[in-house]
Amino acid sequence: MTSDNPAPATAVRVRMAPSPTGSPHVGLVRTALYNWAFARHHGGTFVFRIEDTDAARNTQESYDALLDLFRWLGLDWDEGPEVGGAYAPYLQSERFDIYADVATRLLDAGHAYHCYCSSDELDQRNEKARSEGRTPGYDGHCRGLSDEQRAAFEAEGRKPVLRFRMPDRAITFTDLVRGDITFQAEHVPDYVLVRGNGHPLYTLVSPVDDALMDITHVLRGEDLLSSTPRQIALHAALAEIGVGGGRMPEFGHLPYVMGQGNKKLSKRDPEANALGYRDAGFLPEGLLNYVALLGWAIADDRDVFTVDEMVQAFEIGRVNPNPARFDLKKCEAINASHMRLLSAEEVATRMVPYLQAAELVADPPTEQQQAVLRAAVPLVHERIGKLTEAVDMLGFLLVEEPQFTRDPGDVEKLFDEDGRGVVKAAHDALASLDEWTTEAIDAALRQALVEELGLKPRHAFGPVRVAVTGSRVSPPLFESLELLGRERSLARLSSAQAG
RNA sequence: GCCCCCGUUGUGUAGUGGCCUAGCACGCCGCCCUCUCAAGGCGGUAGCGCGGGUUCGAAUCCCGUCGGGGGUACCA
Repeated sequence: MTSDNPAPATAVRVRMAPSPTGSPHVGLVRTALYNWAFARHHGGTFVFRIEDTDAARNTQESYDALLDLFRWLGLDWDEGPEVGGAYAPYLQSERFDIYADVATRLLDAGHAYHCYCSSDELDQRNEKARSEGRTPGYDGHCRGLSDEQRAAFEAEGRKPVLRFRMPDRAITFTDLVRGDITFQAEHVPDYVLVRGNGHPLYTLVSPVDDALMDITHVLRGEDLLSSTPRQIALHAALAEIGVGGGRMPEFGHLPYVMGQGNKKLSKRDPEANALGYRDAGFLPEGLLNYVALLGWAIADDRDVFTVDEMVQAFEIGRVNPNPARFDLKKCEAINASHMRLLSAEEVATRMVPYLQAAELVADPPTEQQQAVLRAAVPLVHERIGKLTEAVDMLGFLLVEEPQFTRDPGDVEKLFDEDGRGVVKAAHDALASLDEWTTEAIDAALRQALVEELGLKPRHAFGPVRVAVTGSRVSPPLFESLELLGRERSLARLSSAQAG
């Protein structure tokens, strides 16, 4: 290789370009992650652009949720809202002047034309084409209007749309995940760029911004696959009139994320809501890892990995083109694996907001609460798969009431099992203990319940567990008693006997 | 209808002509460990949509077919 090629023209620039409507979807997370990982893998630039041209559907909450989501996930953007960048602005609603200018230039150059057909007329002609067995789609009716004809339509008060003039040739492109794809010219008709009311459409705005922002790779959902030939033609036209750097981006269409059955995960499906996973106690690294698996594998014998490992290994060409079902069970399993990968201190830190939401811990946590967490988290660390489970697992340690009941059914069961006597024996054995340590508690309880009462361990400790932790499921019992402390432990054992 | 995409166990995938009597993970079932629940260990369950070719040999290549999805908007 010679060195006469100093500045690689191949600097990767990718973008994610969501619309701020509704709550962000997990499919968006997957798309964003692949874009991000692709950019990071190639040392490129990750652009965050907001496609908010549809004023009627955009909401501020949705916009906030988007930023919130990507921050939580750690998908940092190099250019975009709040960080700015050389290609600003990044909100399309602030770029209308640009689109208007490009539209005019496209019209002047003959790449687009005014179309006066009403939607009724279009529908009728499409219907006719269909019934005659011809391919429907815009028939080019207004392609060659004379000035007189246009004037006549204008005189009727018709407001024209701006329509792109598709070249009369087949368009082939190499999809990064699917390989070569060809569309014949007759299957991609002229399409609308600007509405009759002057509003630019996605069809114009997205390619224009991609061109202007020097986007090199467009990685998006497969729903946009069939609009790609139109965009390629537009890009070529834009290059011709000098809009953008003139470089044709490469396209890669990612498979859908499906819900149960063969249905696309719908926006209304609770499982689709990306921020719902944060609220449900998932770790960002867990969600990211799981979602990465929906169409990509890091190795044939491994599926738990960090984002850094993903960045290292990610190749767009290795993405699987077929749609993947979102499996909550597997997502939870992956998340649990990441939980175990974290240090106990880290888990403790991350639990705090969830414990605060449940009003078990102050904001900020008191020193005593921090001490409890430091001691207790190692006991539950590998017992929980989601941070929210900390609330159930550790609540009994963070609450003062002598009678703490997490699950009334379990408490009831305690007495059905005639556990009252067991609890009393446990109380008495513990009351006379000199030393309040796990080992001493263990020994005393075994002596009193297993040896003297002749109970099976599981029957002996069950009632004690329920009396002290308020549930049949808890961290290890003896450790729990030690952490709870002598006073509170005995109080709970007493009040459990009282019923 | 037409165009485009997709098709490996229940789910996600590995597999790019012989290493495949199809590997891994989740799930599910059973066992071990065990004070509960987990974690961990061991074992089991189940798959190349179908039919033709090509080839000594096909999950892998070709053709057909069936099924699913998307598009066919002055939505994105």
